[in-house]
Amino acid sequence: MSIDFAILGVIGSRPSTGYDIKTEFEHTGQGLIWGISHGSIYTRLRELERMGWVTCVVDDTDGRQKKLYDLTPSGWNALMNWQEEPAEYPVVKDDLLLKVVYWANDENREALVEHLQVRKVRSKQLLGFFEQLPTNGESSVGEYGMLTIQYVVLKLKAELEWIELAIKQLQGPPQPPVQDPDDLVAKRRTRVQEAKRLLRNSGNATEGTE
Amino acid sequence: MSIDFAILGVIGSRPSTGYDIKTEFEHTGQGLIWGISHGSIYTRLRELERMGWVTCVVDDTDGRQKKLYDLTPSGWNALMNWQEEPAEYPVVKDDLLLKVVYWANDENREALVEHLQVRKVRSKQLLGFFEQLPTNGESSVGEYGMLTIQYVVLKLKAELEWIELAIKQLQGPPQPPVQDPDDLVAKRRTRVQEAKRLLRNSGNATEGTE
DNA sequence: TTCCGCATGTAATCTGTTACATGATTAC
DNA sequence: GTAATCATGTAACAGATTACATGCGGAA
Repeated sequence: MSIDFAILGVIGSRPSTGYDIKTEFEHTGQGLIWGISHGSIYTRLRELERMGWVTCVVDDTDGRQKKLYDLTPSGWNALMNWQEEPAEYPVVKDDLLLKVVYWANDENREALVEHLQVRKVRSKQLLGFFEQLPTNGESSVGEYGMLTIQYVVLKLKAELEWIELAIKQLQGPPQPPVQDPDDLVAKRRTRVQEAKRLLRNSGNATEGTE
Repeated sequence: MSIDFAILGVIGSRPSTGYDIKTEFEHTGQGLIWGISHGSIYTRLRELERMGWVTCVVDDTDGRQKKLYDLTPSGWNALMNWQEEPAEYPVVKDDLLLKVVYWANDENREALVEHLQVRKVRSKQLLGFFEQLPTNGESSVGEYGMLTIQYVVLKLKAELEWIELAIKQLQGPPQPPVQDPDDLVAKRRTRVQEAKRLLRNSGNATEGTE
């Protein structure tokens, strides 16, 4: 349920509305660390209030009505207790990587290169964002926030380095397997070829272009 | 639904049983790229069969009965079509990072250092695993698999580099904010102190140690 | 004979998303 | 006046986990 602690963390940084939290997870780049859709935020916020971890004050000062949430002492306590508990090792769940590992179409390496190019653009953009964050005069960047930024920057640089390397290789011809004791890679290639042949002969069984 | 394509990808590498897929996502290190609990695998496998993307052959050769799944031509087609579709930019969802960004307890930096140390051990271990993979004489490592390994290795090295840096800093005294135009960091510190004081005075409202 | 690894499954539940739904305020 | 942004909410659903449940075969 770290979604709750993500919310608690944001509110801890500054008392916030549901909308503030939502935008924090979208724009601020925190979205890279954790993502929540706004549907959940309001639901969780009410639950957190019920648990006595946050309080809600209806704020009407600037015309528009909004609900400002802040942490209660036991909310702070819960947050800090959670922070002291050991962290799970993360699973990456990166679609791009999943596509790469099991890439099946040796005849269409360009599509893979294209994916990498798209990723490169976005990652470069994020890198730029995080590099300017600590000195943009706007954002609040404490010591721990700065450490996080450093992590993200290092990770993005490593990724970009890899993308260059991968694109360069994929623009060349397909390479033989690095290691293939049971000839799985070779066997797979013939299985793919056979499947393609069958698809060509029978029109498209289910979907899309070949 | 990339869970389906993760499964399809594994089966594409070699015809597999549900159990094979499960272990593939646990041991083989693919678990770093994508994770599925075995409960889902069997359910999805039947669904994929219903969709005509995989076929199932009951294999009884080695005494124990097992269901071997393989891709159908339209399964290959679906896999390759999915691979050619653009990949979503991933959200990291790393508990450790979430703990770091919103770390609230300046008086207990050692707990954070401990988290980092644990992460370091595990990441080093994984790094070792991936570095030996391409030459261990056992694993099947094709060109695309090798690219993935290179990605993981670079990423782990970057992470370890960061961990060193972070531990070193956290073993020193708390640092002032890098940038704090609205004094949010300072304000937060006093809010935390106040919450701690209230908790001490009233016993523990909800849970655990302070 | 007992435990571990192989092997498969189901049902309840949880967690979070999507889409729907509303409305005020501000800037153009 | 109208579009964008601020602001909050709900209900249906998708996606996946957990716990429960079973049973064979081989090793010690």
